[in-house]
Amino acid sequence: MTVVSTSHESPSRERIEQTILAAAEQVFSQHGYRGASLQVIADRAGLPKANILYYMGSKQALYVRLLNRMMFRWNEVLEDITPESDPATVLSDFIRTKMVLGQRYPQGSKLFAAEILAGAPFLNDYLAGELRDWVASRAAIIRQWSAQGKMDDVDPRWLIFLIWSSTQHYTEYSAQVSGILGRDTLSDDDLESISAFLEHVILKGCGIPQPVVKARRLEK
Amino acid sequence: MTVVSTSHESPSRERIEQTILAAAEQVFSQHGYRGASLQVIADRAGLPKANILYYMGSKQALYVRLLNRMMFRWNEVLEDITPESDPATVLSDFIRTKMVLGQRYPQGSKLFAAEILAGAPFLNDYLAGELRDWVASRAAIIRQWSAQGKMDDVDPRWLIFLIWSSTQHYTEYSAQVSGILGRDTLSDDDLESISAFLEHVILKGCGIPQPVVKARRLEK
DNA sequence: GATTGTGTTGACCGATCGGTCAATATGCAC
DNA sequence: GTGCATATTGACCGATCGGTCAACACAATC
Repeated sequence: MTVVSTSHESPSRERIEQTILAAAEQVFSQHGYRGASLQVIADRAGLPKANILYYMGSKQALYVRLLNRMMFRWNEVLEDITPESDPATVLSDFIRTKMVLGQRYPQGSKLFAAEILAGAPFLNDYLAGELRDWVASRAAIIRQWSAQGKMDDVDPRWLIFLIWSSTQHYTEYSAQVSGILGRDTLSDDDLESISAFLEHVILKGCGIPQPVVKARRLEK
Repeated sequence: MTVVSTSHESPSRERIEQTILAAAEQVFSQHGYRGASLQVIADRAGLPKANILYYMGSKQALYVRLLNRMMFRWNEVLEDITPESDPATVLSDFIRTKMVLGQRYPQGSKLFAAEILAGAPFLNDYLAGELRDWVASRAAIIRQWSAQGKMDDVDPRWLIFLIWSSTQHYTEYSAQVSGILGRDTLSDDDLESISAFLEHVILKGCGIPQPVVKARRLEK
């Protein structure tokens, strides 16, 4: 019996691919799909351009691979939500997890933003399929919370969009935020302050009593 | 006495320039500065490429002109704010004006977003200068509101960012919003519903009593 | 009718785009 | 050493990039 492990990847290949992906994520996130060039990506990765094509096949394949990787990273968000859950805990976790993810994957978040700005040519199916179902199922549970009197009767879709937008702002608009605050990066104290603010305003604004635990630490 | 009106612009020239600006705004907003091409802009404007250069000088000049036009459009926002103002009225106006502007100038808003995503290479001075002062002055007034007990003691900068991000989301992420909601555009009812939601959550979240007037109409 | 200022535009420039390919190098099994 | 698969990379392809320019159209002035 012959071993068919064609997918056995040497550790060096794996390392090179990660190098390319990191460089590409940076360039695509700044200039979008059209504005990015393989030459710039290759230079940043310290490899000849032909080498990028050898490992990634094409510009489009590289781009799609980065998009998929970012979608996968967001999978952990808002997974353990049930009609019996405590809205304060769940939404607070939602807000803080989103903030942390934005800080952990700033390039990936910006890549996603650029793709949406361009009209989501590569993500249309995902948005109208998986993500739509994801939102619908969470919205249904939040509506049950409202029906149970756990919170105000707000449209759960707008609430989800509110948390998305307000948290993502600090990664995707980092250039604006930095320019206005006058620093290059947000400190841990800033992030904790922002998270606490969003938690306060959104929970209170939805008529949800604040959770008992407060001022949790943000893990980078 | 000789008339020196060199700046007299024929009506046809004005019309052509507006056509070019509209086409360029669309292309730049989708693909960013680097990703946009003069040929595509020219095709969309129905003019030969050389004609674009004749009227606009260069790609960069055209881009900067679009940015400036958009900055100017945002000038009307949050202008009549004083320590004696009613927070509910002012913030409510802020939210709704931002929503209306986003709907009125979707391409311009996306253009701005793309510029920030790219690291604000053309707007860094504006952000760290004018806009920074703008935020600082508004923040100072909001802090006075808090000191007067008109609202909770929240960080005014985070509050301003919250209103910016949550309103802009519906224009810049329109592709995502449409994909999830399953429609191509937001209806007037949607916009009123979203505005009312943001008004409710943000004002209540900041400890501000809701204004008496409710369910105002959104003017397109 | 000649002159002049304002537009218009096809042709062209060097540079860069994404992508291909052949020549070469490298590592490993036998 | 021989053979073979896997990498590596400079050179090159046609297409497109931003920008220039000269030829030309056209209306107004003298």
